[in-house]
Amino acid sequence: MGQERTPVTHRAVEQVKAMIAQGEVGPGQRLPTERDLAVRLGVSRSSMREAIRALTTLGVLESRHGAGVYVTALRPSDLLETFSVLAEVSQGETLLEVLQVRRMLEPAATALAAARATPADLERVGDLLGRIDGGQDTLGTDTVSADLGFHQAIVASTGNATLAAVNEGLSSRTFNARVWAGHKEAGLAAKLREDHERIHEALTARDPDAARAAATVHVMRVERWLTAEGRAG
Amino acid sequence: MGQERTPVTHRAVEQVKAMIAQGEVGPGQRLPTERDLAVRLGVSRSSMREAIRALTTLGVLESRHGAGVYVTALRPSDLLETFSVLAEVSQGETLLEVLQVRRMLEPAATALAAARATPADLERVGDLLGRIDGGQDTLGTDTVSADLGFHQAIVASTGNATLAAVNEGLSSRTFNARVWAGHKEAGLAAKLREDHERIHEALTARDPDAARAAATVHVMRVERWLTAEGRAG
DNA sequence: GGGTTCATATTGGTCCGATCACTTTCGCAT
DNA sequence: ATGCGAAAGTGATCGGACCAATATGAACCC
Repeated sequence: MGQERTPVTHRAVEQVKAMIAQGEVGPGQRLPTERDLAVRLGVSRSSMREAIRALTTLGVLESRHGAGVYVTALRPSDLLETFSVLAEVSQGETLLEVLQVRRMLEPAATALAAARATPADLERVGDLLGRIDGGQDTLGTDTVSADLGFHQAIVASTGNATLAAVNEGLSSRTFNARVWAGHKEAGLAAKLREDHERIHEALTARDPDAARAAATVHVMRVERWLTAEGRAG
Repeated sequence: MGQERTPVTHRAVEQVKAMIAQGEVGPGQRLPTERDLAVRLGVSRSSMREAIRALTTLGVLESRHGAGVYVTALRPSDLLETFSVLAEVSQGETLLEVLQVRRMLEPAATALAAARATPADLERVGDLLGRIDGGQDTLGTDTVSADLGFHQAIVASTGNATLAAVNEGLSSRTFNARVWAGHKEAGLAAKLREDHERIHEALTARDPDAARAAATVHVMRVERWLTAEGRAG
């Protein structure tokens, strides 16, 4: 009679989730031993480990060898860590879609940052801006890292951790590296610098509208480059 | 001497990822059996299973009991399935942050939908709109489902699957249920209906600006309600 | 010959017990 | 009291066994 047949591991996952939802264990706290949990939930240790592995992958739990299993802080950045897989794996069509989403988020986020950023935030953004063009001929990982950091610092300045985590998930290191390489070839690195400086100026001027416009131009430039590039993976 | 010590399971995960990245196995294709994979990667079957569990959780692999392990289609919806955990677990501050992100995405998405939606899309959106107010006193799961479906149908009309997946991840069924209950109490269900109708009208009129404005009003109404509510979990 | 049925092989799911590796704790000697 | 080393605690890995769901193919009936 229509009785559901749920895998043991899945049940274990749900029960651990329930333990957290009901406050039995809070963020940062330690769970019982794998062995104890297995007994308590009535499953084998192997299955319990797979359940823990799943929750670890989701960013809900964290295993420390020799120490124990802990609940993460459950911050957005913890839960959205898996998110980056999308940007990593995506190619062609999906990559364009990702950029389209960023074109919706970054302008709004940059505008918000212009209004909310603290002086410390602005200083950090300025530092990273300088580092992007620092070793301009080397094109080591420094340039790419600084570029990623620049945008992430801006989004972080909004004070919205969820927004920052989502945006970070949409930004792929490997993709950014390709863009920089491409711009280097096309000699458009200067254009990128202009974009960045314009964004930075808008932020320091605390001008949300200008910030929004500058961010839009920047994302669209990258988007256009990708379409022209042949959108290969 | 600084030699890295990476867990066996982690290595297995990376190697399977590499197999996919190098095109050895493509989307929808079947992988070797767990036992074969374990031998090939030089790990025990237990560890291999944990690696597969991790990739399954990420939405990269899919295990079919008795059949085998398959690579998913790797669509954005596959990879972002885990995303919903955020909206499920979030409370208080984070819930506000989530709504703030939606306030950036939905207006832009709705505007885009106004320009791109096919007649079939619009019909579907209209159907769901009718179903929201259908059983207006019952407030069963139907109303909540229709509400969620209404917004998802709109976002899906943009033709951007990534955008749809991200937005869906930011929409929590349980949260929506709370909002509806709350509005019922406050007698503001009528306001919600107004919002929805305004959005629908803008879409059928293919008016991006009106659509953007209507969506903004709607999200902000929910956001304001949450702030007034006391933001408890 | 075509279709159905059922035994069998294949394959993922679960369980058990043992051992290794890392961390923490505690007792002992200084 | 302090530092150090042994021991206990705990996750990580391994190997094998058996169960459950699916796929395969042979036998059978019409």
